[in-house]
Amino acid sequence: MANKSKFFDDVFDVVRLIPKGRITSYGAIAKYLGAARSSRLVGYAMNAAHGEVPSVPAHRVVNRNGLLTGKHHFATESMMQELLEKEGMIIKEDQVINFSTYFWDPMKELSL
DNA sequence: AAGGTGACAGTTT
DNA sequence: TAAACTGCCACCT
Repeated sequence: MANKSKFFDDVFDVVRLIPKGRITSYGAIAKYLGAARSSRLVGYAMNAAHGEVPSVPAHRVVNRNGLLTGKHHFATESMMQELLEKEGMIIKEDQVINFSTYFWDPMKELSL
């Protein structure tokens, strides 16, 4: 429908730009959008990412601690972890190992 | 129209 | 050091 929701649409766009095998944080996306203080809105946007097309790789978005906070929102809790492992990273206790290594900063990559 | 919500983040105790 | 609280701002009912 004609729901603009610039914020959501913008968030989806950035998330879809995340390269495979990389992950980013809600705050990084929010900051890239100029709403560093709206990190929660990014997570909220992901809430509407379900069923969106093209598919939104929400599994590539984790919190600042590299913790799979939103795994519970997927079809299955283990889906997010499996998807990330499929991308070549390792998850332990719902936390991404070497999170800093896989971290993808839109501000740096897209603004480069 | 107003209030409440939330997949975060930063600061303080 | 770790744990807990507040602030935040757009979306939803």
